[in-house]
Amino acid sequence: MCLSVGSRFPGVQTSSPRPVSAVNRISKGPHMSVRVRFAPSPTGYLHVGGIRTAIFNYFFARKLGGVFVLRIDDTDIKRHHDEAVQVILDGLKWMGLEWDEGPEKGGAYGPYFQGQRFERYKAVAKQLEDAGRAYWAKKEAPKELPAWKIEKLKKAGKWDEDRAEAAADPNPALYFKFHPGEPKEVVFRDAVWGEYRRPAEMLDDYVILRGDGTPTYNFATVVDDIDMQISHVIRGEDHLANTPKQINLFEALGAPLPVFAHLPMIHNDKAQKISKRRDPVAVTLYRDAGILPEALFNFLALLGWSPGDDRELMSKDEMTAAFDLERIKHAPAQFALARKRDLAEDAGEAERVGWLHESLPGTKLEWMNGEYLKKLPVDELLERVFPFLVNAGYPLRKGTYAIFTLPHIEGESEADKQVRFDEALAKAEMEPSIFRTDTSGTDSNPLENVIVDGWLKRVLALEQERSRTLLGLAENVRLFFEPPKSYDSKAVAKFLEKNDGWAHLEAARALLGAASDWSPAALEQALNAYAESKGAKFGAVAQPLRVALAGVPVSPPIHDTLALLGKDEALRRIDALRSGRGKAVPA
RNA sequence: GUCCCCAUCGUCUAGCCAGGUCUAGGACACCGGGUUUUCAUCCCGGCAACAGGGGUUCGAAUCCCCUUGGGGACGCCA
Repeated sequence: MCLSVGSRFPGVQTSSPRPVSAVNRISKGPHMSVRVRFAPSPTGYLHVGGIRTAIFNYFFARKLGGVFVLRIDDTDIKRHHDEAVQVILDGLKWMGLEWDEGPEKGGAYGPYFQGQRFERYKAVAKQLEDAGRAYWAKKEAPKELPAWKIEKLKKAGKWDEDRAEAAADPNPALYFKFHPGEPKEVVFRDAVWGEYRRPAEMLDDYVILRGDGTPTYNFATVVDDIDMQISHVIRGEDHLANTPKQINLFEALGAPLPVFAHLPMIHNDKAQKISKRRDPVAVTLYRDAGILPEALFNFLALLGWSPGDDRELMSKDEMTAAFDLERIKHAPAQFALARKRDLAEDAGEAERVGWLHESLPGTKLEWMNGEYLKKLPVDELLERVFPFLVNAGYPLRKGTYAIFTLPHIEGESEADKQVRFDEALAKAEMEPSIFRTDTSGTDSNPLENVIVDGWLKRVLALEQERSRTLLGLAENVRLFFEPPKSYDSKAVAKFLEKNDGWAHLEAARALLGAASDWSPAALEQALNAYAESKGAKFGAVAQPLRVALAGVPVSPPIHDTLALLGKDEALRRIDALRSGRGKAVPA
């Protein structure tokens, strides 16, 4: 009574189970090369669960020297938008998931949009009809669904108007005849789940072409996977139960079966399947919350898979080398966030980013992001964090703020110009006031327009190891751009009102005002000497200064902070606290 | 409701398929200590799990059964 595909279709086993790896080897028979695909639907956002699926496909293709195909599953024309497709392409690129064939890349098996393949589906459908494996039929009067089912669908967010509309469609649809003769059980071996079987009575005929002539998912997918010669179908576990349906289609079409590998689901911290409405699933949210793509990549790859040893922070290449379908877990993994409050279902993009930003601290993803952030060369960090700095409202404008101009001297030799350039650069590196000067307007001579980001880079380098996300970093550098708006009352009480805090601040002001060398080393030395002469701990001097400069008793090393603020600004801030002594505490 | 799947610290997981080497390992988080001018980093230490119950076995986290819990599928969505 068992389906007899075992012998004809490699990858399918009906008896004598073998190790999965053996099946993988056999599968290379019909498919000379490894070809995998990621087939997202253009819904307007790229889902983190989808990204993980893409990652595993990517690993598999790269490891075996195969081809990674990107296909857009847009059979539901009503929802197709070019913009929605672009979101997917941008998201994949941002993640570093380059595809070999598909949109923008082309390939020998296109088109890679299902929406452009309708003629092909119709032709295959006709072929099936001619072979007696499909028939046109009108849906019977939509029978009332059981109440439990409606409720469940609504609860899962899967109850929509489409359903009602479809039921009302008067046109006949083309049904695939599931059982050509006797009902048969379908058995196959999934590369991660092992043997999977579906009894015959569970497998009924199903629609492959809708009343409007468009293909359904289960049909279009199979036709495409055959046409594109996909050797391994690696996708979410929610497709596992549909696989037997598809297997029968492969058989009816006389095509060799790909190896199937189903990935465990990703759940939220409430053990629910992560959903667009109540969870932050769009990849753009992570980008905007300051998560680095390489960190998200690493984190997602470890959801449901591990290399088997204790490695966690791994490069893409290391993970690719270690990847193995057999090492994928079966149980769903939680994508846990430290949610302080629920995410409103109607929350907008900005609100979701804010929510994510405050739900990230304490999570492994945030920690991992911090690790990647720390390793970033400062030049690259500057590039990445720049949009966040602009967003934070700091007085920065790329192309103006960071450029200083060397006055043009007629007839000057290149050597002289170079000397002048070096001098100006050295000065600009040290002085934020010059750094911030707007000198827009001359970009004819590259030598005369120099990007001076030395100051900014030094600021970023200081806060780099104190931050875990780009967004957090952008917040942490605020004290270098704006004087404190208020002073932390506890800090004032603890560091100024006690232990001669005010006296030390006065002394430090005098000392700094007279300082001729404003380098970090000199400042540190001077402050140290003062503290020693008073027999005070360094902190007794440093903390009052911190409060003056930052408003809070937290900052990078005090001498670095002073140096980067510049003498004028530093003294201004110290004087502001001194003059407001009586009302230093914010209202 | 029917069918199928899953189950190790709060979380991600190693171990399971080929029982003993597991008083169950690593990481995040948390707590404590050390280094440090604060914060961060770094170092050291701690807390913390085999869902429950049967069975097989000299021996079970590992194999079998049941229960419980969770998930998925059952659509002219993908």
